[in-house]
Amino acid sequence: MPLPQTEVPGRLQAELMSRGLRMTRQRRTILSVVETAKQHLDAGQLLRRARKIDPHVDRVTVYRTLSLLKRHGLIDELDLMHMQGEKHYYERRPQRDHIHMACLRCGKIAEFESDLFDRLKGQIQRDCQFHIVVSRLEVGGYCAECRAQRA
Amino acid sequence: MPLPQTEVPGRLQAELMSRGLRMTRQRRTILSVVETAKQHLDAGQLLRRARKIDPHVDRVTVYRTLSLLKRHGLIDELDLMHMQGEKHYYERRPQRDHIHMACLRCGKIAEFESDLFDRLKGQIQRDCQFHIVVSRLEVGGYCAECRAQRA
DNA sequence: GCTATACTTGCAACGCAGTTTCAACTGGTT
DNA sequence: AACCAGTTGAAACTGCGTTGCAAGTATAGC
Repeated sequence: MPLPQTEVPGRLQAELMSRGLRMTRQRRTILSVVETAKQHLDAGQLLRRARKIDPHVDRVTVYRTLSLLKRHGLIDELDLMHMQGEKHYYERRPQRDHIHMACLRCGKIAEFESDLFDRLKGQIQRDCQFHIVVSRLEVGGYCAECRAQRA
Repeated sequence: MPLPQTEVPGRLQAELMSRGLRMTRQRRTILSVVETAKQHLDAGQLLRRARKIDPHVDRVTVYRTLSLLKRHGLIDELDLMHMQGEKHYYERRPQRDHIHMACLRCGKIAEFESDLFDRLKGQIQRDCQFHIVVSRLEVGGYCAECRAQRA
C-alpha cells in the first residue's frame, strides 16, 4: 500500500532556510530524523538514529538543534507524564494541537484531538487575556486494553 | 485581616495516617511546608523551608516524601513549561483541576478553572475509554500585563 | 511501658539529561 | 577564492533526582 504522503519531507528544512538559518550537514540529518519519526522520540533516540545516517553527529548538536526548532515553534516538547525518568520527547508541531494520553500500566501513548480542547484554549485567551503560544495537555491513567485485562 | 483559613492544616498528615503510613518528625515538617505553601514550590525550595523548621531534614527525605505524596495522589507535579530548567513544582491536589498559564516574558504563573476543561476530560474518558487518574494542562504565552507593556 | 521489627532516615556515591566553554571548522556571501 | 558569522565537537561541568546501606525510630504486640 503506497503511503498517502500528505506531508512533504523537508518541510522543517524549508522552514528553517526560509528564516535565513544555515543548513548544515548535521542539521539536515537531524531534521530528517525528526520529520520521518513515526513516534515520540527523546534526545538519545534521536541521536542514535541520526548517527545511523551520519556517525559524526554529536549529542550536543542534537540538543542545540532541538532547542532551535523549539524556539522557532516547529516542534513541541512533551513530558508524557514522566513515565520514564526525566526525559523529554519531541514531535513536529501538528496543524492542530492534540492531547497525549499515557497509560500508567502499559506505557502506551495515545493521541486525541477535540473541538472542546480548541474551545477551551479560546476561552482561556478571551477570559484571561492570555495570548497562548504553546499548550500541552497530558493525562495519565489506564487505557481500554489494560482496563479490560484487569477484570 | 484574619485569614479565612478554609483549609484545615494537617489534612495531608491526616490523610497519610488514615492510610496506615508512619508519621515521622521529618514527614510532619515537610507536609506542613507543602500545606502552608502559597505558591508552587520545587524540591529545593521545599527543602530550604523545611530546614528552617528542622535543620536536620535531608534532601533525600524531601524527594522520598514528595514521591510518596504523588503515589497517593495527594499532590500534583507540574513542569510549568520548563521555564526554569528541569525542575518540577508541587502543589496540593485541589478539589477541582485547574489550568496553569505560564507567561514566557515575566514568568508569572496564573491558574484558571473551567467547565470546558471538566467536560473535555469527560469526553476523553468516554470517547477513548481511558480512565483518567491525573491530568495536566499547561499553556505558555503572554499575560495581559506583558502584552500591554509591549504596545 | 518494653521489646521487636518493619519502615524510615541520612549520608555518600552514583546516574543521567542537558549545558557550557572554547578552539576548530564551514555554509553562504562577496 | 577569501572572508567571517554562525556552527560544530570534545570534554568538562551542572544540577535534579536516585540508590545502597548502615543506623535510627514509629508502631504493634505483649
